[in-house]
Amino acid sequence: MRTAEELVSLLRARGKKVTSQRVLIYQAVLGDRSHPTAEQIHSRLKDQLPGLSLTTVYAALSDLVQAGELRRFDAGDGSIHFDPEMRPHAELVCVRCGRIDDAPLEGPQRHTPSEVGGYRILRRTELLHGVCPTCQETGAQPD
Amino acid sequence: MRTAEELVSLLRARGKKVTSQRVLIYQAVLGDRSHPTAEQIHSRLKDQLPGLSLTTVYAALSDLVQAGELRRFDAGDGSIHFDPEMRPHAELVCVRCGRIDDAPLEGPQRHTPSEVGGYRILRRTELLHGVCPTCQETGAQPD
DNA sequence: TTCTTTGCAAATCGTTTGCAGCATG
DNA sequence: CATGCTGCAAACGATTTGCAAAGAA
Repeated sequence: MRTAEELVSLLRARGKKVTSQRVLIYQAVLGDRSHPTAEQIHSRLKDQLPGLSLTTVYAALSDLVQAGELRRFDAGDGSIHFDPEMRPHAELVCVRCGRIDDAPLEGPQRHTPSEVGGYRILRRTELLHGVCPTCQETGAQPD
Repeated sequence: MRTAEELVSLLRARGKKVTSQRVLIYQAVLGDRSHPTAEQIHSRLKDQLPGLSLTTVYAALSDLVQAGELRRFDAGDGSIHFDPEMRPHAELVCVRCGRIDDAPLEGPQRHTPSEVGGYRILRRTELLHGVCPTCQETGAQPD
């Protein structure tokens, strides 16, 4: 995760104002590997910033996405998650409990081609839906 | 695409009732490679079935998804699209015009591993966001 | 006749927007 | 002091749900 100093530089570099809300939101999401939603970030910060609005969380996260510091993706069911890991990788999504893990790409998959089918490729998202280790043990029943 | 007879068998096999709405919806989506949304299917059928409700389209498409005859995915911006191609492949999404094409997977990518990071893998979705050939020519400006 | 499907309207749910007041630079 | 940020409330848009009427088996 990033240091508080880097976060502040990040803000200044983009001509943004440094507010306590942003610093806390940025720290929260850049240090979180659990692929939180905006809602989760928000409720996690409620203690430190009781008046924090969801609107503000969305704004701050969008800033990071635009700055290329954060990845935003749909888990497949419409829920939007954020991931500070910017290197190419796949997301493992548990269809039972909703848990999400990162998975490294192997071999040739590591490189995202710059051109496919005439398209100039900008980014790549790979989702693997399945059952996580915990849910397999728990023996949760299929849909 | 499938024949009308196959569609009817599909319905009967699942204990469903054969209605004109379903047959038309099934034909429409199973023969469409343009990755339509429910809305698009609906408006496309308005001529043949003036009273057709969006609700019914959603229901019929969900049936097909559950039956494993149709793939449902989020283009990355929250819009839900349907694709009758069930073999593993990537989706090319144009960030300018929204056009979507299928892209074959190459080499080792063709096989979806059955286990990754302890997860038992059920399905895989690969999205490639970029600029389609047409939009590159048109010289549409970046965001 | 029985049970499912249809279609309307209303309800959801996560996200975005409009705007007035406040804080940062 | 000028601009951008915050937070409230309202707006949104795609999908889902409740329910009564219509249709298939």
